[in-house]
Amino acid sequence: MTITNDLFKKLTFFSEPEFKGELLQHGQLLSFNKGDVIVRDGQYVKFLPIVLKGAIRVFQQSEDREILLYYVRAEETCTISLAAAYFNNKSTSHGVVTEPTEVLIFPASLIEQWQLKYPSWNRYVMQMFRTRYDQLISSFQGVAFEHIDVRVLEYLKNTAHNEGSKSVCLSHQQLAAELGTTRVVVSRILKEYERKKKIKLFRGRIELL
Amino acid sequence: MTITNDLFKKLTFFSEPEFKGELLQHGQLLSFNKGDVIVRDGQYVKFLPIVLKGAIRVFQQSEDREILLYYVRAEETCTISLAAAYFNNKSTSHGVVTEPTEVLIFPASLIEQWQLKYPSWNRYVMQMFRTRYDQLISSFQGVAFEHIDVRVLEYLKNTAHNEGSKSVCLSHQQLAAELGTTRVVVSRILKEYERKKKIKLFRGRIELL
DNA sequence: ACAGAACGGTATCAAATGATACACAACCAA
DNA sequence: TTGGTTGTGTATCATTTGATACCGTTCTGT
Repeated sequence: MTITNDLFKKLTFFSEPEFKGELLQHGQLLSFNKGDVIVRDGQYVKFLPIVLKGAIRVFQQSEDREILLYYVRAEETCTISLAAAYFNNKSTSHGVVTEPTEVLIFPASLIEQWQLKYPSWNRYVMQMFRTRYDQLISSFQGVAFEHIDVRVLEYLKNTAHNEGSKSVCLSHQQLAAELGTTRVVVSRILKEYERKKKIKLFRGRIELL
Repeated sequence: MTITNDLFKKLTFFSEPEFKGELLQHGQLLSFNKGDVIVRDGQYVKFLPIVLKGAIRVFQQSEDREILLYYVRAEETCTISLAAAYFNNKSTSHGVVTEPTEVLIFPASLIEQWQLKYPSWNRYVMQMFRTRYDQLISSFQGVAFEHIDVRVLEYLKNTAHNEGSKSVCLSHQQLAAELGTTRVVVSRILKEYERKKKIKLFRGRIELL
């Protein structure tokens, strides 16, 4: 896609014509495939990405497990990159592309000056921080207070709802990675929920009843 | 304390004289005592507080347990209040004063317009979001991946270090509340650490060796 | 067509954490 | 001084989650 007004059909958040001009001037379009690593833990962030299409999965990793932080979808940016870029610090998590993805990137040095010049950009930044913070608080609360079986069901319901579907397509291994537990625990819990007639299990897919 | 230039001896972050004037004009000084509730979960935030002196403990609560999010100390604000206030939403956690505290509050409606007018305020807001974000990410990682005994020791070391002391003054019950576990688990773990000569236990106080 | 990889389910055992109870010591307010 | 409260430590048991292993089925790449 050429970097033209098509861009602003995908980025409806920004309103100032001059700002759009600067985005065109300083921005660079990149395409990624599933599996590409966008952000690495411990890495400096020089450019801020805004997703135009597709998704980036942002997560934390320990020696033998990982856990989902959030997904960056169309019109969103990665707040950890934003926070890191703003103060020229390192990222504190990983970001991997989960489906074909198009991204607009621009130098991180522009973040602050744009905040002072363009209210819609400032509002966007605050909105991103706010949304992620709420998501993170919610996840934190789940991990701290809820049993893993409850979290499994909540995840399935939320994901199905967000996709406007009754099914969720992912393996037990993937679900375990999202929630920071092991594949065997997930298989055990899902089988129990199937016995209780809350879900129906297929290979690579889980249907909510 | 009268709201004069004394204020800016405690708020060194802001540099624009005009901004200082607006803080004096719109700000209001309040004092609180230990135990006072500043923020309630589910409550709208109309005013943003900046702590001048003292501390506010911000935490989440479930039916029978709670867990620390962060402490708001001098020159800091509560990011959850900030996020809630900015978009006129409800707070997602509780804030309670832990020692005699002085706070400057001003209407939340001023946050955004000040961001556009005063770079030091904008930088402050971003800094607050960034700091809290990092803290939350770190706490999340601990809860998700680390055993409770490791988290106990980390908490004690961090707290002692932040206070420039070798001791931490708090009960087992309070430590349990900070970490989202039970008093019995904490007593058991601390006793074991004492046996391993990593700490020394006193009533209401824990000394690091 | 076939070998290897991936997925799912179950079994068994261990470790970690939570629940409940109780006893004792230290502290504090009257 | 004293009674009540708070704090601490231990015991016992239950539940939850993790580790390891194994087996059978399905899928995929050559």
